[in-house]
Amino acid sequence: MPLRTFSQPSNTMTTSAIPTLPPQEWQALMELYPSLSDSLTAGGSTMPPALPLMSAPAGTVLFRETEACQGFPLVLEGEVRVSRTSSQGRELELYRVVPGEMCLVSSACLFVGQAFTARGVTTLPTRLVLMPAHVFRQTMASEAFRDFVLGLFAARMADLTGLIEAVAFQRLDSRLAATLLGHGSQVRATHQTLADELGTVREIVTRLLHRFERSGWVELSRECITIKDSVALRQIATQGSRN
Amino acid sequence: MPLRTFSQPSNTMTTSAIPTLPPQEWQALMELYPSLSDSLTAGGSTMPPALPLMSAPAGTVLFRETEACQGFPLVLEGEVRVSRTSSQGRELELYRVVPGEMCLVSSACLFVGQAFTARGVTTLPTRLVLMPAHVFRQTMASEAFRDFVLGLFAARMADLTGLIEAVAFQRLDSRLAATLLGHGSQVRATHQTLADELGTVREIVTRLLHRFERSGWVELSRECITIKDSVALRQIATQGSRN
DNA sequence: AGGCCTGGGTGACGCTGGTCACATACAAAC
DNA sequence: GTTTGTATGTGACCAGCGTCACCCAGGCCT
Repeated sequence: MPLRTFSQPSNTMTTSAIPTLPPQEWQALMELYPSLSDSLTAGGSTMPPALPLMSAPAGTVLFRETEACQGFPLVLEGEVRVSRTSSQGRELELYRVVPGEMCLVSSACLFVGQAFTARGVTTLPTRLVLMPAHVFRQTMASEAFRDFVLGLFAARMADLTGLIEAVAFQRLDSRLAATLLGHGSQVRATHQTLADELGTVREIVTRLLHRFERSGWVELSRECITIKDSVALRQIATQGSRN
Repeated sequence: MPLRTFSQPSNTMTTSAIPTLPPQEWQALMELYPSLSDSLTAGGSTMPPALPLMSAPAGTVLFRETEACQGFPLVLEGEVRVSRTSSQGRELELYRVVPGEMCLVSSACLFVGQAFTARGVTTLPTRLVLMPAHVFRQTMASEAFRDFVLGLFAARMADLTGLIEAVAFQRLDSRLAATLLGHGSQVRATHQTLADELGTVREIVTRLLHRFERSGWVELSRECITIKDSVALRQIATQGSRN
């Protein structure tokens, strides 16, 4: 197995001395998660519960394959990348969790009990609330929050089945084109990073990107891909199937 | 695109004259879905609501890519196969819904509103209750039912991410071995059926099965695969990754 | 008997993508 | 400057698997 190097040192999450969400942050939480506003207090408790707040720099491993997780993560700020790694060390991104969403994969493991086989890594400096299981269960008494959670679940299922279709039936050039388009007109990423998103290896990404460059669709420089012809890219992103 | 023929004629579901669940069936429903027993009546309504009951022979298309679905399907009897089809006509099975489960993919589309891009086909004569959206929302007021639904969601997410890993990283012989093991010691299926489960084509299944036969792991006859060495099969099912 | 349909068998061929083994460019560190 | 490390470029090679074009066997119908 080839040694893989990361630009960010992947420190394991430190769980010591967890602070709780300070009162002045509640406002921000409620704006991001409006469905919480009438539910945290509606459960019959007069005081809202203390919520553990966690801050992590980019590159922190929030959870990995073997560990069961401690609570339902609500992302306040930053981004969490959820991915799965093959036995041979290749990686594939499942989805990303942005502020206003919950990480349902880790939530899922709380319900079925078993440890969930995915890893979550922050891609940006991230702050998140780790809602304890009993608070979550209490909060689910609110209809607004239920709709929110089930809507998230539904959206995730759609994401995942879309990914399944892509991996099973789309060619890599299509998928690469699609990911490039999802990152703005200037993509700042190494080829290895893109390979890890797609579940392939660096050489293939390099090869395809050069094909794109020779076609005049992108321009390449170190850690930067400039999109020149998004129409052409979108074309092969949508039409291109495996033969 | 090659013409595909099915052993079962795929009639579209008939929605005319839907009967409701008769009282003597409530017992069966409650046994299959124990979380419903205290929830359907707990919503404040003295009488349980009328639930549409649907019976369909094997091979019935319950929902397809374009249609939004009408309710939350609770399977009483039979089996529903949920799959996705590529633009080129190849098919891939996502999962199956058996009695005691709900079809969450179609549920999902009720929450996000958008039509869900999967198709559901019965593999056996099937009876199911189509719970209307408003009844579902009311039933979710029960904590037991919430736990049930969220547990199902979690299990499905685990299934789907497992499938993603398999499609992305496992070789076809591994995946074929795994599906054979999941079907009992006598697998009654055509090669085309297996191909549709795996997202590949018939010729490949035939090829791999013959390799298995030459290795002495299975014995082949028309529409029947007899497993002779499940240990060896399990071996390559687990260990075998794409190189 | 002959025809037809379904399921299965098979070889030739080619494309895609993964592996290996390098070479090079750029940048920070020393 | 030299060293070191990371990002990238590239060609040879090959395995997996999808495609095509057949073939054959068995069952059922007429």
